[in-house]
This record gives sequence, C-alpha cells and structure tokens, in this order.
Amino acid sequence: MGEKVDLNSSRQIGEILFDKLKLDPKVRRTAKTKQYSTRAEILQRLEGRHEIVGQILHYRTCAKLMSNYVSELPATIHETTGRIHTQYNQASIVTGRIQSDRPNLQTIPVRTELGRRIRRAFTARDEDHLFLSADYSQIELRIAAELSGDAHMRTTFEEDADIHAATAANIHGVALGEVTEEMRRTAKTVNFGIIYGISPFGLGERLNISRAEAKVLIDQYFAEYPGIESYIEETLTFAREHEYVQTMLGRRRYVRDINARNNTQRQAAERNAINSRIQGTGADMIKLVMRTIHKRLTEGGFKTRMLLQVHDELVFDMPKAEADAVPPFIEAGMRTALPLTVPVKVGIGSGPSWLDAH
DNA sequence: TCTCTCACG
DNA sequence: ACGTACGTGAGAGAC
Repeated sequence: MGEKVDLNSSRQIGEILFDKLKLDPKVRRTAKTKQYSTRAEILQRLEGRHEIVGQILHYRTCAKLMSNYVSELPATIHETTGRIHTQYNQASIVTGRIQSDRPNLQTIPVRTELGRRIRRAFTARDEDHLFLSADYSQIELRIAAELSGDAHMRTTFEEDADIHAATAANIHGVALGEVTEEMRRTAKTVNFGIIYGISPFGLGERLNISRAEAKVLIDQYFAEYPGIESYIEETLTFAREHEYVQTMLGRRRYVRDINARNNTQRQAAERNAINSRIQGTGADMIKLVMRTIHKRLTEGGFKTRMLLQVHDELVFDMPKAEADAVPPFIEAGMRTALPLTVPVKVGIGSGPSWLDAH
C-alpha cells in the first residue's frame, strides 16, 4: 500500500502487479526488453485476482481515447474550412492498401461504447446532408474463397451463410443450429488466423488452448476447406520460385526472405506471402471502385462526395435529396468492382453521423 | 529514438 | 533453442 505509480508507465504497472502483488507466477515478458507484459489481453486473465487490474484496464481505455482522439482531433480542425482533413498515402503500404495520417482517420473508435461516442462526433455538414457508409462484408474471406477456388467456402458464401458460424459447424462437426457463441468465436479466430498464416502455437495462444488442440482445429479446417490448404501451398511454391507474390490484378509484393535459411525470417515471409495476395486484392478492388464512383458522382452532377476510405469501407457526404439515387449505384459499383465468381456483399447505410451510418 | 500499448481494417 | 497471425499510426515512457 501507499505505492506511487505512473499509470501511463507499463513498466511500473508490471512491477506493481508482478513483483509486489505477485499476481501471476507464470508472468510473461515482452520480446525486446524482457519487461513484464501488461497488455490488455494478459491483464484480462488476472482480473479476478485483484481489483486494481480492472481499474488499470479501465484507465488505459480512457487514457487512449483521451490522448489519441478527444485531445488530438479538435486541434486538427482546419481554420478556414472548419473540418478535419486527413492525408492519404498510397505508396507506403506493402500490400497496396492506402494509409491515413495527420490525423489518422482509419482508426476512429467503434468497438466499445465509449469509443462509439467519438465516432458519433463525426457528423454530416448540415441538416440537409447525411453520412453514407458502404462497407464490404467479409471481403478478405470471399477473396480467399475466390483465389483458392475452394468449393465448400464458395458454397457458404453462395448461400449467404454466416461464415464464422458455418465454419464453426464444419470444424466441430455439428449442425448450424447447434453452434454456440463460443464455437463461433473460435471459428472466427481460425478464419482470420488462416488467412494470416497462423501456426498451431499462435492459435493456441489466442484461444488459450494447447498447441495440440489448436493443431486439431487447423487440421479440421483444412479438411473442410481443402482448397485453402492448396492455396497456401501454391502461393508458397510460386513465392519460392519468384521471390514475390501477386494480387489478382498482378501487383507484386516481393518476399525476398521466402528462401531464407533463418527459420524465423523465412516463416515471417511465408505469412506475408499468404496474406498479401488476399489483403492486396481487396485493396486493388476498393481502389478501382473509388475511381469509378468518383467519376460517376462528378459526371452525373451529383453533390455527394467521397470523404473517407477505411480499407473495406467508403464514407460519403450526401445531400438528403440524393438519398434515393446515390446508394444503389455505390452498392452495385462496389459489388461488381472485380469480376469475382464468389458473391460479394456490401452493407450500406446513412444517418446524421458516421456512427449512425453503420 | 526505441519500446510498449492500443485504436482500426 | 527460438519464435510463433497480416497491415497500419500515434501517444507516452524510458533512455
């Protein structure tokens, strides 16, 4: 008791929790400096052991929202336009995505209730306008289905099923109706893990299960979606020969460590190869449609304007008078941006704020 | 300047 | 023995 600690210092937090309170005998350390790791994911497991843990987590959430958003964003309002103007960069991301900075408007909070209050602060220009948001549903998994040609995953999308629930049913060998929330959450982690090139170790860490149990899940996944396993093998074979991979449109990412003798370097390159074709194809797709939509809006004499791109989402400022005419061609344009054979789904909505548009 | 943490897809 | 899921930007502490 009576100890002073800077709540912004992860090192001091770690010393309090693990040296003083000894909350975890199997404490984790960070990779570079071997400090105690105090990430939210780690702390959440210790919440029951001392009331201070939950308080630290809550402080962290608030501090992040304050420093990155509440304090920062008002200072970025342009003095003559009265609006926030981000910068987009298209030549810095290895996969072909575009990136936003000063300020970064691609990381406006949405996942927590407190965070959503910040997103709600982004509003249409006046009461005659709305925010329009259009986003791709599960675009990367659809692209994985397309690139791999996996019949089972394709069918899942053709039936417009919930991909994570369907995957849960498949890997657990149960009917769709018997899928629990827990099973769906696990399947979601596996779905994303696979397209990132996850290992049994990594999946085990994330699901808090043993490496052996994680391997069973991955094996089961490949048994259900054999095309995905082939996609990974074919991608790696191509990468080893050429030292690059390419998107559907042929844009390359070089992966020169793909034949490295150092295991860690080589495996990292393999994960990059597996993911880049998928993430990059998604990036190509939305860039193409941004061009098409901009052209259609300006040549069509519409006053709706594209404001933001957030990787799989486009945000527009739209006069209410255009609310019938504009959304249908934005939705159709996004859906047909690339001639995929797997169905593409787009969610679209509008409202007085960015949050309401979702 | 590096490291950790955490906001997003 | 080692490291272990992709891509980012940004604030704060530690040095």
